[in-house]
Amino acid sequence: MDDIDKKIVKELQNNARASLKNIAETAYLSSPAVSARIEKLEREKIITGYHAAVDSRKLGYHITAFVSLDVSSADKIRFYEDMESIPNVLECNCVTGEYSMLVKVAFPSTMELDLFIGQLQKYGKTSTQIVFSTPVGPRDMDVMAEIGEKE
Amino acid sequence: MDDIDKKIVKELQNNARASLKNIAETAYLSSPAVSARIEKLEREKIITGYHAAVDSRKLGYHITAFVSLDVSSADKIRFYEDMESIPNVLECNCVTGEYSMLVKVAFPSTMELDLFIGQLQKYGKTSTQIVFSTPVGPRDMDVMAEIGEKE
DNA sequence: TATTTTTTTATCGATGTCGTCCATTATTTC
DNA sequence: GAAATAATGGACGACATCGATAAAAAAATA
Repeated sequence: MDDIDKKIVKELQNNARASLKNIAETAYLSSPAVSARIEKLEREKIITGYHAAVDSRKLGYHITAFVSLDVSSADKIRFYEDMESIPNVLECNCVTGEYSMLVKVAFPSTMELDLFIGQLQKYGKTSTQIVFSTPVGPRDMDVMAEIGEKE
Repeated sequence: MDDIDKKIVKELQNNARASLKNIAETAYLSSPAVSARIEKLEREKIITGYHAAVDSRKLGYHITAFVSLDVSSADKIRFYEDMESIPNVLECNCVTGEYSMLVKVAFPSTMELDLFIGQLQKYGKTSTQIVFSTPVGPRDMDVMAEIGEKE
């Protein structure tokens, strides 16, 4: 993971559909070289995938929320399977603090969100924060930053 | 946004670097037709971008956290600019509840996270949840789901 | 409702660009 | 200095794009 790799990753973060030729130009490299480096980054699982970002509102998901809830260790495996199976769950994090889980979800309306939260009650008490707006991000991590002790 | 568009978006969510030819095959369409549809989806800002997903750990970001904090309306604009300028801020949400903001961040270690939280104190009281693990996601929204009243 | 007109959206074939492969050369690394 | 790794350049094949055309859908008129 040298500076050239970082430049390539940054380019792919900005535009995952960029052509090898274009990436090669910005990285001052030939396209076969870029191709080989990208394959290596994928093999090493530094790059884990390429995703189109979509406007959730325009897809009908008007409500985004973070649901905190307390899940006992015994229930966690079942809970994870549950979260995995519900497509509205965008992210499910195990966290420190009063609530053990923090789940990001998207629903068409508060009605569906309410139904979802109802389903969660069996696992423990919940606390929900509905998103008004997202002034920053979601955005990609800074690859170029100087960080000591990688991996 | 018909079923063909949905199929195309789904494909680009799974693999944003897929060739037009491949997308065309899965959508039972010609590549120029797919190209035109993708351009339209981009023009309408349904697709907002294409991003490479990277393993944060392998980039040296070992600590991910959600920081809640209370920011007064008067300070918000300044706060947003602040969050925008810090690359470690992956997501900054304005939410309901006791804390007005929910910020997702990534840092190399708890030390840098602590420094960041220190910087935030001037805006109001904070509460931090460090992520142990992310059993689900981050993943893409379900485009194929049947939702009434889009846009 | 039927028919025409307009608009939209598709396909096809041609052209130019792009990605990939191979052989060779350069650069590291030990 | 030898071995391994990584880059380049040219050739080939695949792919994306463009223009022309045709089909389908939508809108308008009778």
